[in-house]
Amino acid sequence: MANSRGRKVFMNMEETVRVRYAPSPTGEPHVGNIRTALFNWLYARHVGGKFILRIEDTDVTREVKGAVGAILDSLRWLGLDWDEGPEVGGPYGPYFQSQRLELYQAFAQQLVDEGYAYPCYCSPQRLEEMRAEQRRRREPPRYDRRCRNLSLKEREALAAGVEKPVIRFKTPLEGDTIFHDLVHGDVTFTNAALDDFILLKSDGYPTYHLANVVDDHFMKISHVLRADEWLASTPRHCLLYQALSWDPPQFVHLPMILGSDRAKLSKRHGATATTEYKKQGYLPQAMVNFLALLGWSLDDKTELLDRKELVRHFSLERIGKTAAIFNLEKLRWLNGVYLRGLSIEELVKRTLPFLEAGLPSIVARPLSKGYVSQIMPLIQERMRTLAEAVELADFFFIDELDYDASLLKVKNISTDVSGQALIASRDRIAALSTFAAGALEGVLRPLAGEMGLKTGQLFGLLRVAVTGRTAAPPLFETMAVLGRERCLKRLEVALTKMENLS
RNA sequence: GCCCCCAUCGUCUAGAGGCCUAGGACACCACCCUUUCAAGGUGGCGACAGGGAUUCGAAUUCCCUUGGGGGCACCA
Repeated sequence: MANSRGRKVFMNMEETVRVRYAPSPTGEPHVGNIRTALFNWLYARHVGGKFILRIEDTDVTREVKGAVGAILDSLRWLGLDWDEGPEVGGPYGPYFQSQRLELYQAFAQQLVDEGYAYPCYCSPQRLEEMRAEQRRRREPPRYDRRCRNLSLKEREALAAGVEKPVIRFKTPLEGDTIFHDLVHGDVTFTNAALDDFILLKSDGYPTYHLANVVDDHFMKISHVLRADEWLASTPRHCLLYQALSWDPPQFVHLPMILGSDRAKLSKRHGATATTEYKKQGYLPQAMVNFLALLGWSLDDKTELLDRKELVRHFSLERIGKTAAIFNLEKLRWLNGVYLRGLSIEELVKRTLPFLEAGLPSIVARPLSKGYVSQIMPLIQERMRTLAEAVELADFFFIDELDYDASLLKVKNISTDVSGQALIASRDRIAALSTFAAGALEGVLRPLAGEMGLKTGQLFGLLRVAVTGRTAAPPLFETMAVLGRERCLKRLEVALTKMENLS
C-alpha cells in the first residue's frame, strides 16, 4: 500500500516487526551509531515489535575488551531496552556472531557448492599489489577475479599450498540489482560495478556481508534500519539473499550524522562516544530527544518530546534523507531545558556525583545533601550540564575565596565609601534576628539609599565580597544559604582586601 | 578514478503544485523584566545552489550543471 506521502510501506499484519541494533565491539559506541539504535528501538516500541541486540564480533583484530559492556551501558543509560540479545537471551540466539561461526561456514559452503561463490587463494600481498597497480592506472580498485574460474585441478593444487583461502561471492557480471529503500525509494546498482566481495575470511570468520544476511534471516529481522554508509553495500546483500533464496528485509537507510566540517563524525569533532556525554553531565532524556531530532521530525514546530511522546509519534515516513550536523549548541540548550524541568530532589541526586568529583579536594567529603539541596534552586536555571554545577556553585563550598581585589572597586565610588558600605552591611547583617533572604533585603536595600549608592552598586559590591565573582545567583538567597557566619567572615576578608587596594 | 546518495536560513528542520511575502528551533543582535548572571517575554537578522523544461502557476515534478557526503578492505 502507499501511505499519504506516496512512499511504499508494506504493512505486514501477521508478522511482527523485528528490528535489530548490531554494533561491533570495537570501542565506545559513537553517538551516530547510538542514534541508529534509538531509531530501531523507537520503531519497535511504536509498532509493538521486537528490538534485538546482536553483537557483530567478527573482526578479531579490531576487538576491544570492555566494548560490549560500554555498548550495553550506553543503551541502558538512554533507556533503550532490548527484547533479545546479550544478558536476556531469546529464541534466535546466540546473539554474538562469534558463537555462530558454523552457521556462516555452512552457508558459505552451500554457496560454493551451488556455484554462487568460490574459494580465492590470492594472498593479501598480491591483492595489495593489484590495487596499487590499479591506482596507478587510475582504475577502480577491485578484485580482478583471478580465482573465479579456476579449474578443479588448479584449485586442488592451490589448496595444497600454504595460503588459506577466503570465500568470495561470484557477483553476476551483468544486469542490475534494484532494491526498494523505505526512505530513498528504488535504488539501482549495475552489477558490473560490484566486485567479488569476500564472504568468509581465511580465519573462518564471516565478513559483515555474509553474517548480517544470515543472521537477519534466521533472526527473522523485518526491517533493517542502519546508517546511509551502508547503502552502497546493500546490493551485495540483495544478491546474497537471492543466491540463498531468502526474502530480504525492508531496508531503511538513515541519514548520516556529520561533524562540524561536514565530514563523517569522528573523534576529531570532540566527544563522539555516548558515554562521554554522560560524563560531561548531559541528561539521557535530553540526549534521546536531541538524537531523535537528527534525521527525524514530528512537524514544523515540535522540539521537545519525551520518550513516551517519541514512541507514540515515531514513524519511518518522517525520517529525512539529508545528512545532519551534530549541533552541540542545541544539545546544550536542550539539556538546560531538561535540567530546569527536574525536581530539586532529582537534580540533587544527579548533581551530587559531579560536585563530589569536581570540587577541590580541600572541600570536605561527603558533601551535605541538605546543603546541596539549598543550593540547587539557585543554580538550576543557570546550568546547561550537570558538570557545570561545579563552577556555578564552588563558592558555596570553598572557605577561602580567591578573587582579585580590583573586583571590589565600584564604578565612580571611592574605596572609602565602599569600605563604609561594607562595614554598614556587616553591622546590619550581624544584627539581624532571622537570617533569611527577605530579611536581608529588608535591611540592605534601604542602606543603599542611605549611603547615596544605587542598589546595583551596593549589591554588586556585596556580591563580590560574598561570592568572589561578579556574576552569581541572586544575592540575598545566596547569602541566606551561605549563612550568617560565612557572610560576615567574607565581608571582613573583603574589607581587608580593599584596604590593600588603596 | 568508478558507483551510489543528498541539496530550504550559520546549524537542526517544516514544506508532498496555488495555503509561501517560505514556518519553527538553536545560535546571534536589540529591547523588556531585573541587584549581576541566567531564565522568561517581545522584536530583528537570516535560506529555497545555478540553469533549463513541464504548468495558468514550482521550494515542491523532470533533466543538466555545480556542490557536499558515502562506498569501492581477509573493517563493520
